[in-house]
Amino acid sequence: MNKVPIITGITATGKTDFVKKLCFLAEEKTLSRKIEIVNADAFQVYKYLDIGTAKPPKEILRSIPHYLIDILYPDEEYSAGKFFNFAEKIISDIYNRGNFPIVVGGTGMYVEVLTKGIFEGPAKNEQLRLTYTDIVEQYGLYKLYEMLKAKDPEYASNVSPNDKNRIIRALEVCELTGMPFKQCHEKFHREPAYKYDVYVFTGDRKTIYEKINGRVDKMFDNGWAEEVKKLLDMGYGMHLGSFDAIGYRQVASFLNGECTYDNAVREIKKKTRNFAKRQITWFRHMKDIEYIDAFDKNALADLHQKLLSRLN
RNA sequence: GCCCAGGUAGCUCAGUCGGCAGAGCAGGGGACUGAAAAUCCCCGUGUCGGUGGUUCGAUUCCGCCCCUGGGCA
Repeated sequence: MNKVPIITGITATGKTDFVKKLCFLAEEKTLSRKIEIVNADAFQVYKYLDIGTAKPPKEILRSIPHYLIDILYPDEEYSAGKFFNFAEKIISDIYNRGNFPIVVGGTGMYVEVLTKGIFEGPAKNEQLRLTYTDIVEQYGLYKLYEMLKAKDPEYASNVSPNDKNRIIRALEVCELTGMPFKQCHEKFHREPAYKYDVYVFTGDRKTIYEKINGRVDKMFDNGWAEEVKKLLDMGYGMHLGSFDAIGYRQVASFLNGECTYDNAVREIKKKTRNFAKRQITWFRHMKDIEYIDAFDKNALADLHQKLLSRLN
């Protein structure tokens, strides 16, 4: 079976532009299969979070089929699991239509899950998490960590006592299944339905950082602050998961007068750089990927041709 | 030209009553399976401006020089 291409990589390396150009090239050629895009970005799924998530422009979204973009309101929740299930279904539909799916997005974990399969155990459990939150507030995080240690000493020894998110998830799974976390993963592992060619866009660190800094400035020029103001006016705010997207909280605190514009901008650039660094680390441990030098025009052109050749 | 205050990590600075220097920020490395743009772990050698002197030993004290602020002329 043909492999599904995934265009992923470090933030601000031009993945979206690459795909845009690819679609443009494809249109000129009247090929038998059409490209359809599956988004693998954790925050472009949200409506109204456009500028700050570097979503493709509206014209592009209109002219090329895109999935998993603008599918949720900012107070709704998304997850790796939802992504996995949605994405496989969408890819299957695209194939059934005789078209060509391309997965695009920089959320490393989603790419990993899509290509390697997912843990099909219990999903997030709101009830349990509320009790955990209470415990943390009353006794402190260490109490939760102690609980995890009792139920799953092995996993506990591999997670930091400060790593709240992981402690909660592991504890939740242990509690719901009565099994240690890792064992549970083996037992409930679901293999991916497709095979993938993973192209990781990257480049010289300095250049990436410059692109990031420049892009943040551009986002503000394009009205990011107004975008966030609208969100706040609609009643969406800081506490939401969607506001984990870099910059939204910073812009909101600037709008609330809690920090200066300059500080907000500086902080956002820094957070984005730090994020890029984490992405680099993430992709380093992945096997069977192909790195693409995002600042090498020839490399991009080659990949364009390679993908176009598969559309016949 | 004179007076004052400084010149220490990429940046802002602390400090050493003379014993091979340390914070914050920036940065680097790593972990990662239903919150992941999240969450978390680890990492600080730099001619202490230059040069002479005092000293067992100077980044620290003294002299001279250079540079940067600010003030007076």
